[in-house]
Amino acid sequence: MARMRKTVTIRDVAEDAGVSLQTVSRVVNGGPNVRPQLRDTVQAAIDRLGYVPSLAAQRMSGSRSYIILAINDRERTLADWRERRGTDWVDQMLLGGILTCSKYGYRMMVELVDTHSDHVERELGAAISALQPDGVILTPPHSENRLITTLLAQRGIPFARIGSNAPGPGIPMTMGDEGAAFLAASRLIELGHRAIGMIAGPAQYSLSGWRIDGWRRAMAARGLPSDGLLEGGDFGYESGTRAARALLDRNSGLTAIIASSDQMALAALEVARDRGLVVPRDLSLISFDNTPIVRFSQPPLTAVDQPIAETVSRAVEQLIARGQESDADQVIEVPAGLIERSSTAPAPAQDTA
Amino acid sequence: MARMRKTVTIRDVAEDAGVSLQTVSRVVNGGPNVRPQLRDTVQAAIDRLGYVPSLAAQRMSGSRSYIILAINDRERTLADWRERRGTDWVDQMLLGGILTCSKYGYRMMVELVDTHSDHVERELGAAISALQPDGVILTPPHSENRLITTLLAQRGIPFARIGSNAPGPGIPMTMGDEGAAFLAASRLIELGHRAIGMIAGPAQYSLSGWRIDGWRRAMAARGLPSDGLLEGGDFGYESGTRAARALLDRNSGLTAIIASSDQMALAALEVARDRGLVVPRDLSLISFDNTPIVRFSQPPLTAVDQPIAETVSRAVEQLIARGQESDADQVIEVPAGLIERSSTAPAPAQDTA
DNA sequence: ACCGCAATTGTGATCGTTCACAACCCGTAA
DNA sequence: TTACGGGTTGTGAACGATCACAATTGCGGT
Repeated sequence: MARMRKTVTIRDVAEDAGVSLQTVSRVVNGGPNVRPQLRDTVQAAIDRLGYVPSLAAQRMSGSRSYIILAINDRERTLADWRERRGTDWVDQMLLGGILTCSKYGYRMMVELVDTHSDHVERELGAAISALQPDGVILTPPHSENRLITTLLAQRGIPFARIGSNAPGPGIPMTMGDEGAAFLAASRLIELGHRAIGMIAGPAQYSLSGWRIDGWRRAMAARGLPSDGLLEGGDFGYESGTRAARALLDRNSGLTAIIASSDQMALAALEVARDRGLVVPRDLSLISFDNTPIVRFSQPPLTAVDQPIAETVSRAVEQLIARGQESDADQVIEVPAGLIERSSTAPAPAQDTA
Repeated sequence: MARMRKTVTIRDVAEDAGVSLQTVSRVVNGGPNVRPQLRDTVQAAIDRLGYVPSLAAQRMSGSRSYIILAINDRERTLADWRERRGTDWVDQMLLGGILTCSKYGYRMMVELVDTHSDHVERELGAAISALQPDGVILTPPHSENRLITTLLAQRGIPFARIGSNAPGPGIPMTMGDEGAAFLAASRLIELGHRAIGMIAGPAQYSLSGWRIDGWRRAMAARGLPSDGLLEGGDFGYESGTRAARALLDRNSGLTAIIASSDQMALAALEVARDRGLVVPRDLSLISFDNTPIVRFSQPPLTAVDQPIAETVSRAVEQLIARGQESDADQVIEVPAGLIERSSTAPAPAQDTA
């Protein structure tokens, strides 16, 4: 039955409208120097036949591929996914990217790349060769991977580095992690907390350091010490459990914790519950990321909202705008906000001092 | 600085290996009739130069595009996303699809399509014309949209209908919703529950009906009535609140609720809490979907685990396997499982009978 | 009436790959 | 020796669009 209707090509439109291929091409691409009347005629033919240019053909002839490639870390993504944590980044990147791409006639493709160095070059190289994207968006921890940035720079592909403010090729973009951590800590201090623990992310992520910096700065600004109040984690739940325990064991007076991921914050919540601490009465909690899971915990968590979608969206626009120029090393910052829910409250009355 | 290294093409490989383009092509595609020794020579050249065929060029000449297109509902996806509910389907689809695609040298692309009928044909048509995918995966509620299935059938593009078992073109696939609902209800009955409420999904989703059917069948099997125990929702949180209230208002003896989405189940949990009901002591709760959010609620919810990733993965394999043949109307079922957590418990002792 | 220039439209080459088919090689059977 | 045939390799056309450039048109100024 299925008549297998042949694809409509630019040639069909040209014949239908009685003009040359080039003219149709100009109309499609909004090129200059086409008589308005003729433009209308051609456009009518396009609409009538339902012509849409073939991405593949466009890529073959022109310079652009109309594809933006978003790179995520495979290991972390898959681990999160298999264990049914939220895949924080992926869906937000994807949706933020898709919307903005489609606004400009582009398409977004997601690639998962292995962290291990030998694979990186091969996998990313293969993806780039196959897709020949017009731009690439790097997310942590790949944003500062020299192999990757060098590879992209060599091939002359514009790219954005999300979560990196280092100099070098590519557009650096951040979500104001230092400021957000400062904000979170300041808010807790404002609520009367003095001993505020920090569960940091892994060191390979620059943003882990920035968040520590922001927290330290807020503490120092009020003359509060931060010794013994820092614990490391890997963003995952288990590491959050360990870190929260260590923090509570070591600091009897601890009344608040900032966690560098939602998972770790939820783990801290669980640890608190186990120890008979009521959140937020006995312990205040602020997490980073603000993925959907923190809305439905008991209590819902106050969280630093990472504007991932917005950042990716901005990245896409930057990449589309700059053809090849990768000059302006201006860091683009899309600041995070603090969403107050019910895991933060005034510090409990102190016994002394 | 950036030397703008030119892309490696099949011609470069051919010259390097001293053979014709066609021979390289055969080696790349594992074609037959190439002397093993020559094959090795060519392969060595490919590896040395880091050649990867251009997707665009492959599409231009050959018949395949190596692209699988996954269609999601735009409105629901975006609404969920903007309101920071989890985007249930998208990330699981994407990841399940990406992995399987990459196993076969394919790539997956996600497209958000408007529900409203006039747009559907245009948007999907445009995406198909531009991408010319080798296969399309339809998710509810598009799976049974006549305009869409007809369009795809006309163009001769193989496609899978997830969440649809209707006859017609395309490969029907389900996640055993009827059986899963039956299982969930049976489990509750086994725990001693007699009045088990059902919060269903919107009628435009076939799976809403199947879940009702399964629940009804389980009730009927034990001679339990299901009148007045059914409420409709739209999968969203607010609708869950309304439905749960209605259910509890109407049935004083209600001891369990099955909700057709995680969001609605969490809403029911909240309603129960408001009314002083302790879950699971006073009210047992089972949700559908098993997205990450239900692991961190208090208590964590027992949930029907929708194997979305697995289903999409199967779909991809089917689509890649069948070139054009869309014969076998055999429904492919990837059954859902029940993940028991802490929102289910034996029914409270009844006052009478 | 003529020239020049800009705006408009058309032409042929080109991108990187696969397809269909032709050409070649070599061993075996007549 | 010749012819056949299967396995192997090469050749030219084709896919659908854009690019660079050539051809045409129209209009104002002299």
